[in-house]
Amino acid sequence: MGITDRKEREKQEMRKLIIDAAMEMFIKEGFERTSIRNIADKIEYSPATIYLYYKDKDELLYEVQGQAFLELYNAFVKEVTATDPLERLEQLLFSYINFGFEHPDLYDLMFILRAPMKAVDDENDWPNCDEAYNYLADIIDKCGDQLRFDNPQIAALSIWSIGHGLISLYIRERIKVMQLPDDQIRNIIIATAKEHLRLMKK
Amino acid sequence: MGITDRKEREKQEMRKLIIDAAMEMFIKEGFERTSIRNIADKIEYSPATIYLYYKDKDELLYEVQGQAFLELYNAFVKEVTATDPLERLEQLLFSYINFGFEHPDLYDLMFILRAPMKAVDDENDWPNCDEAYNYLADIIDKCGDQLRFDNPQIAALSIWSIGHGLISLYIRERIKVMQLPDDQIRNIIIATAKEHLRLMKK
DNA sequence: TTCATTTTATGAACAGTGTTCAGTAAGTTT
DNA sequence: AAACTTACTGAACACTGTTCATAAAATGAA
Repeated sequence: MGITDRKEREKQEMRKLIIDAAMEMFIKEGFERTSIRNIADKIEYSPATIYLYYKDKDELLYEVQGQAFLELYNAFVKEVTATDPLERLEQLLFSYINFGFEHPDLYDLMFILRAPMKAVDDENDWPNCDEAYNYLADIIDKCGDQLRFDNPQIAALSIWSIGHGLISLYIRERIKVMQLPDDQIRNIIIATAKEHLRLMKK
Repeated sequence: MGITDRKEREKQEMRKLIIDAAMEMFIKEGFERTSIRNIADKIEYSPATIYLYYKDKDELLYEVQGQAFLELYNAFVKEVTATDPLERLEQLLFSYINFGFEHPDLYDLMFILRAPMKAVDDENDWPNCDEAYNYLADIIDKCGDQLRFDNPQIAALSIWSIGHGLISLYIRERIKVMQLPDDQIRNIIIATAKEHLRLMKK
C-alpha cells in the first residue's frame, strides 16, 4: 500500500523536523530557554501537534540526546586515528573532553540532565549511549596488560569518570572555587587528564 | 536600641525557618517537587513573604547549599581521623563519595544544579565551597612528595574529579550503560576510587 | 492616649511552563 | 457524494517564579 508508506514517511519527517528544531534551539538558545511552545513556534505548528509525535517532553529530549550521541561518536571516529591502543585511549579522552567544551548544552543533555533518562523505561538499558561506551571499552580491551588495571570495567569507569568529572565541574561552574584565571581553567583540565593517563600506564 | 536588635534577630529566625523548611523538603520530596509555594505552605506563610527575605529562588537555594556544605564539612571532620596524610586522603575521598550516596539531593544542589550558582555574582568566588575545598587542599599539601603529582592543584582536581565523576554519573543514572546488577554498582564505584588512590601513590 | 510613620504580610495578578481534549478541517475509502 | 479516518489546533487546566497594591500590625512622636 503506497499511501500508508507515504504516511509513515511523512510521520518520520515530522519527527525529524521537531528534533532538528529542538536541537538547534538547545545549541543556540540553551536548554533552559527552550520550551515546547518555542519549538512549536519555530516549526510553525501548534504545541499540541508535538504531542502527536512524542509522548511527552522527556521522550523528545531522549531523541535529541540520541542525535547528540551520534555527533559524539562521529567525533571519536574522526579524532581517534592512532593505531597504538594507548595512544588511541589518549585521543579518545581528549575527544570526549573537547566535545564537552565545544557543545556544553549537548553534553548537559547527554550526561547531566535527569529529564531525558525518564524516557528510558528499562532498569538497565540506555541504548543511546551504547555505541560510544563500547568504543571506549574496545580500546581498553586492546590495551591488554599495558594498563595498571586488572579489571577492564574499572579501567573504563576510571577514564570516563575523570573525563566527566572535569567537564561537568567546569560546565556547572564549580571549578570557580580554585580561583584560577579564566584562560587557565582549560589548561588545568587538560593537564589533569594528561596526568591521569600517565598514572594509568604501566 | 533593643528593638532594632530584636527585629534583626527575628529577621534571621525567619530566614532560618525558610531554609530549614526548604532543606527538609529537598531531602524528603526531592528538588523537583519543591516550589516556593510548597515551602510557603509548609511554614504557613504566603509565597510573597519569602520574597521579603530572599531576592529570588536562586538566592534561597544558595543559602540551602551553604547549609549542605556545613554538613559535608562535618562529615569530613568526623570521618577523616588518621594521622598519615595518605590515609587521610583516602578517608576524605570515601567520605565525599559516601556523602553523595547518602544525600543525593543535597549533592545535586552543591555540585550539579545550575540555579544556586546564579546567586554567586563574583566571577571567581564561591564561598560556600571554600572550607571543604581547603580541607582537601591541605591534606594534599601534607602528602608532600608521596604522590605522583608535581602540581598540588592538579592533584586536588584529580581527586575531586574522580569522586565527582563517579557520584554524578551514578546520581544521574548514566552508569546504566555498563549494565551492572544494582547491588554491584556501589562496589565498582568504590573499587574505582580505590584504584585511583593506588595509582596516585608513589 | 492619639496620631503619623514605618515594617511586615498577603491576595491577586502576570507571564510563563507541560499537557490534555473537544472540535474542526483535510485526506482517504467506499 | 457520503462515511470514515487522520492531522491539527484553540482553549483550557494546573502548575511555576515573581511583582505589587493593599491591608494590618508595630513603632515613634505628640
